[in-house]
Amino acid sequence: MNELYKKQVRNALVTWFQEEKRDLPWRKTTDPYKIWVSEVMLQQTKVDTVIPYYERFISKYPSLESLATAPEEELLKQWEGLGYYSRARNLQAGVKEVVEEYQSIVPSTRHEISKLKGVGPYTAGAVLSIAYGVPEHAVDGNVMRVLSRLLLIKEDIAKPKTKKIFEEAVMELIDEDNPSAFNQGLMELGAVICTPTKPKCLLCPVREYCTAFFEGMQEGLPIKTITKKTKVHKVKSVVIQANDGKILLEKRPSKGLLANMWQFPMVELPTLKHSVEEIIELDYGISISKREEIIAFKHIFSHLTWEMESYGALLIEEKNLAANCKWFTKEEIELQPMPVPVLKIWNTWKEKV
DNA sequence: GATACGTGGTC
DNA sequence: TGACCAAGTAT
Repeated sequence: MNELYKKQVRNALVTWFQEEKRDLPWRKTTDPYKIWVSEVMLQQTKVDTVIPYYERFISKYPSLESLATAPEEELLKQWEGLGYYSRARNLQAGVKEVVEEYQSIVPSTRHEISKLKGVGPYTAGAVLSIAYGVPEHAVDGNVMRVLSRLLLIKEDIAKPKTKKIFEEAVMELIDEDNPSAFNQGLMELGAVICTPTKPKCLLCPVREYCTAFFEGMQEGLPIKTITKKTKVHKVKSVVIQANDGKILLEKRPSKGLLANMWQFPMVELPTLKHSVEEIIELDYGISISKREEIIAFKHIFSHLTWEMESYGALLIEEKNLAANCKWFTKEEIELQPMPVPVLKIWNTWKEKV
């Protein structure tokens, strides 16, 4: 890349961003904490989905200290429906580190900020450039797509190794005077113009500098391999009500899928050797009545699928209740963080009662 | 380096 | 409908 080309590209990009950028809530602040929250929420998540979560989250936790001291269940409830729930726990862990070890000042070097929980190469660069104006790369999927086209980079972006090529390209191209607008401009371009399919090249501010456009290859880039199917898990879940009207909830393990979220007692059926009632008795230490179906549906996660059948049942006898289980009133259940498929069962059950 | 980790929207 | 996508990180 020669100097003139670099200068033209960054000027065109930054100017376009400043004039055309969308009006987003996290663009109204330079508070590193709020930028950080937005960047974590935006990981693998659409802008439109994030907006209401961000607004609610910042209202509830306007400062590092308020988030640092929040109860985990309340925090997860705030995050409910956003997905990738470890982001919430890691964010709080990172925030606690800043409060305790950095006197509540978010670090402003890549070396230090990268030590924080949940802050990877992208988030580090995003917070540094957007909140502090530090010229650091922030390479996400948008940036790789935009630059693969602009510079005709044909490496497979599914390979982790490839990201380095893009980080180096950004460091060459970046506007040292306005790294915030440059990095955001790259992402904004990817989001609204240089889209995965049918890019709007005729509206693109850097079209005249785009090698892929010149070659007519924009639809064929970036190169991305990998695509694996999700495994199907057949699961059955039971909404169990006791005589006093309370309902049984189970807290999921603190690691792995949907960690620390609550659900109705659930069994996976690799075989049909036992009935659901029998497995519930063995696993949860309670006997229940014959069940009525609530709803059956598929829930597709990123790497697996639940084929879910859910039932309502009544408690017959509590013998030796599993330690991770607890009875809740209907009102209390609303306060527990539950994943989307469990909410679906709960909402259907409520309608039917 | 490969895999786990959510959800909702689009074509 | 299934496949793919969206401002990635941890292990």
